[in-house]
Amino acid sequence: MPEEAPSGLRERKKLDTRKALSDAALELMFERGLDNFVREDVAARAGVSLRTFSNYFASKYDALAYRVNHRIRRSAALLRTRPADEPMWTAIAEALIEPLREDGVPFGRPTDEQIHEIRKLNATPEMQVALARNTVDDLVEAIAERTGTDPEADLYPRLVANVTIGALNAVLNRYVRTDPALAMSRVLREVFDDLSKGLPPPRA
Amino acid sequence: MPEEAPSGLRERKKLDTRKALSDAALELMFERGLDNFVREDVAARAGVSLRTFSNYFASKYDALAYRVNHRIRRSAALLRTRPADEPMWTAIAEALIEPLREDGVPFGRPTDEQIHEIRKLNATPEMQVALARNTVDDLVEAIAERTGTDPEADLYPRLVANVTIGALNAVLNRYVRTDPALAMSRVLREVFDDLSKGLPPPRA
DNA sequence: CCGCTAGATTGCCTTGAAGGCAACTTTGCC
DNA sequence: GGCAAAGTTGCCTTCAAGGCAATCTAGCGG
Repeated sequence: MPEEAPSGLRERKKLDTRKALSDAALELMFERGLDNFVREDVAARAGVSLRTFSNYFASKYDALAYRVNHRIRRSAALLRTRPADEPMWTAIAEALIEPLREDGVPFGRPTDEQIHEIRKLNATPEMQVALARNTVDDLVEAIAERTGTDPEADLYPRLVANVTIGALNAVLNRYVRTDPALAMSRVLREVFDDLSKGLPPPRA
Repeated sequence: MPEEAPSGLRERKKLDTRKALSDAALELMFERGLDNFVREDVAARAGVSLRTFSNYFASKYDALAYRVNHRIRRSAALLRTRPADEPMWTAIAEALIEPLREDGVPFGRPTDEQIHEIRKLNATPEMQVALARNTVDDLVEAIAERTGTDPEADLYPRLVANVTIGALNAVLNRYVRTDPALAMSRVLREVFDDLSKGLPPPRA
């Protein structure tokens, strides 16, 4: 995790390149559509070679997922700082919300075309995997620490982490499927509150 | 979904071919290891051309995931047949367990080499893509039907489906990480029972 | 029973992804 | 200023994805 605390110029430049590649990928997606650009285009826009793109990201989808994944990693870190007496699901919800707020999500109102591309993106299995990669394990660690369980031996922390990611995906999915009118933080708080109650079926 | 009810000989042959390809892929994985065979090998073993393999599966991992995905589809169908007064999480747990039982999972005790290959398989992003494909939506539909919610407008069914898949993944993950001594059905019942209680942290 | 046609299989081909290797360049430190 | 380590790049091979057109076959109507 040399991700945080960029010590020297070397580290900072790597971070810059990674971010530039990720941003370039996002831009290209909105400009041309998800299927109308290749990794080489992304590399060109970020001013590096295709081979260097490969050194940073395993796929186009990894580049597109970078921001979201980075937020989840920060959420895992934040989870460790939540008060110990706070209910677990509340702590998780707040830890997920804070990085969204920091990044200013949602960035104003996206255009219809942007929403359309985001939907397409979220619908691809490749993206869903890219979103889970390298993030679940961080969450597992943080949850294990908080709950005093063993991430290797116990099922519990991995279960909670997977459920958390599943819930987050559902919320993000809904955000792009329906009109993103509701504040995401509010929806997240409701969802994790329901989760703590066992997700009872509505009315019934 | 012409998957079920193979009417004519044509349909049945398609099903047979699909299953033969999937079985061939599994065999080759255990014989040679995940990285030591290509789609052409699978096609050859199943007695069809590579191009035909592509007509059935988008990737090697799709072929490997076929059985698991098929079970989840059957679980979605079973969920619709569970008694309406059964608690939702119980219904979901039982709907997940039944296809496992039908398929005789676990198939006796896997060898250490087999466990090793399964772990490698489950760790690959490509496999996770294949597992995510075409399964969540079936569950969303079934859950929406059962709970009287709208899969498009309501967050609820997608949330429950994603949480369900997350929990299932955690259990499968644990199954291959630790010694698969515990009966999976029992673990699943416990997990979904805990889920109905909001997954309280242990002791604490 | 026979031929007809939709659907299945196949080969060929183009594009793109993944990643090993070695040459070259830059950073950070002595 | 120079040196070692790390980053960047080009080149290459292998594999995946899937369009297209030719061929074959199951299952139907005559």
